[in-house]
Amino acid sequence: MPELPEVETVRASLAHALIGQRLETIELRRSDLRFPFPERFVERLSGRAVKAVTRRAKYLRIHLDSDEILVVHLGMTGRFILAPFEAGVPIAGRGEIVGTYTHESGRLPQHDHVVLRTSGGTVVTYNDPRRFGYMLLLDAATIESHAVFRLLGVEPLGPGLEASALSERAAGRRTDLKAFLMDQRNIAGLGNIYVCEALFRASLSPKRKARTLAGRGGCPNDRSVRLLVAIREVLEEAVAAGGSTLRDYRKPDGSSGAFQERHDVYDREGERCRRPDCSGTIRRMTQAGRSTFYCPSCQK
DNA sequence: ACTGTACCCTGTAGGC
DNA sequence: TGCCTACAGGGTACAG
Repeated sequence: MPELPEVETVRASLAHALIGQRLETIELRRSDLRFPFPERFVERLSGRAVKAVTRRAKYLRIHLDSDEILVVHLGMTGRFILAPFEAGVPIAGRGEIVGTYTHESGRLPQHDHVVLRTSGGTVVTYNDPRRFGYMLLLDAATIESHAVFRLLGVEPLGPGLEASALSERAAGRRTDLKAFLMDQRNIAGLGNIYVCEALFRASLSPKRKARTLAGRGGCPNDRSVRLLVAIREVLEEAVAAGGSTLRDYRKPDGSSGAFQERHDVYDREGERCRRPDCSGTIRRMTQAGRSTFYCPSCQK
């Protein structure tokens, strides 16, 4: 679910709630998500202060005063929920008393896998029905060489995204442009929604071969420049709107993102193309096992 | 090297 | 109402 704009929105909320606070209690409700939780997870988090909350690609990084970094990937349905702490009411049948975050039924809320309380009085809950998310605890000094970060491509909203970098990586590649952009080693942080939207804005077909982004000798061409501008614009607008809420995604305060209102193609199969000079209809097809939405008449 | 498929897991929507 | 299928913002392990 969450792509760069959604993860960035979560990051900002967590930063506000966590920076300068200590993690006072941690309740772990199961031993694994997609992968097992790190060894001695609760012990290594307990009492730690949060120095910073950053993002790389779709990964959240919570920097602790122990010089370890809690890395969280939200997978498809992972989300954080922030709620004020009200003392004295247990939320679980076992473990520690952390707050009043209870379900109306009186049972544990479904899929709340990690619940922690900060010294600032906030209860932070990680909820993830499909459990495709995961958490790691890594040494700050060596984090960039860890397997999940080492091969990641350029950050699209940072200074590293230039048409030349895109074109060089695309040169000679026979893979579909859609798949090329979904590959986190080429550009980090795009997912199904924003790849579809960026290709539409750049008027490029998702079926086009990636190598057509490169001119002679792997140089940028007008297509790669157009695409780069489109990627930046769509991500910046989506971040400003708090991301896209289609099904599961929520901002940590429980509210929805707004960018889904501005999707030109994603989830608009059968509807009219929004380009004023185009009379096409948005189509859906499958590429690499995922839905691609596009306008066949103006994306070439 | 590169590409496509299956799979991890749960929930929901739509057809019958 | 239920039962069945298809599908979902991600990533990885395979087979070819």
